[in-house]
Amino acid sequence: MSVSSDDLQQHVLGLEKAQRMAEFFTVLGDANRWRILSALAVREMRVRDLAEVVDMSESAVSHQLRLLRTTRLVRYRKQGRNVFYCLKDRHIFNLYREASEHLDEPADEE
Amino acid sequence: MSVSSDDLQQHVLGLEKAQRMAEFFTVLGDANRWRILSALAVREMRVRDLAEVVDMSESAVSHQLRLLRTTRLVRYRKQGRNVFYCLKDRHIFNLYREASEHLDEPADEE
DNA sequence: TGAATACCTGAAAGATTGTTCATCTGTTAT
DNA sequence: ATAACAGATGAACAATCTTTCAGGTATTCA
Repeated sequence: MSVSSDDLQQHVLGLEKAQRMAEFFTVLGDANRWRILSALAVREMRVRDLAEVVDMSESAVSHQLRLLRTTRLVRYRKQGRNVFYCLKDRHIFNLYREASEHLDEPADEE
Repeated sequence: MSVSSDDLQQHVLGLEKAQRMAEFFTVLGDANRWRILSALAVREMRVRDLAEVVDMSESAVSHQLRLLRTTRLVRYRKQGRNVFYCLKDRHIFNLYREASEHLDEPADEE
């Protein structure tokens, strides 16, 4: 535990990077955000349409969209007094797929 | 918004599945858990070694490991009074890679 | 200009989460 | 048997997150 311990410390995620990873995954750690993202995976939508589809208040949706915007998971374009949102990032699909596979795996796997 | 709306509802993640997705990603939404996972990615380790490497109390590490166990992200084997933990699931690597790529992307992409 | 619409935002309340502390179980060594 | 050690666990407190509520801005329409 002297030489190999030094090696280890180099591989352990630094506090800063670990923090950025955590912040990103925290955004994906909410059921309503996933419902919003899955709706936007179908097509771009306005805030009020999203609110109806996922059964949330417009305000709550707007708050969540702000978070998804700052995390660069969604993009938006203004058209008159409407704001259309859509997925920004292809990575979401991959993350979704990986998580699904993990969750669908039997309790004992390797 | 009559026919296409029906289609939409079928694609939006149901509450139950969205909840399971969220719970899984919530586990990955903590910096200390990522540090633990990254340490275990190097080699299997005991609780007290982990505690030292990631600079947390043994108790805190143990609590986190329980969560990682129930989420089937880590596995353990007992040997005497030691308990060795290691990563259980290859999916973590893919999730890590996807997240890293996303985070490393320039602010304006796509 | 005034009313209606679409969306955003700050503050606060309620829920959730992570760590600490004290304690407990099980194993090894003397 | 007793002490020391490795780890697990419950309760509680602090910090964080999510929604609601009450307004606020910007755009459209009459």
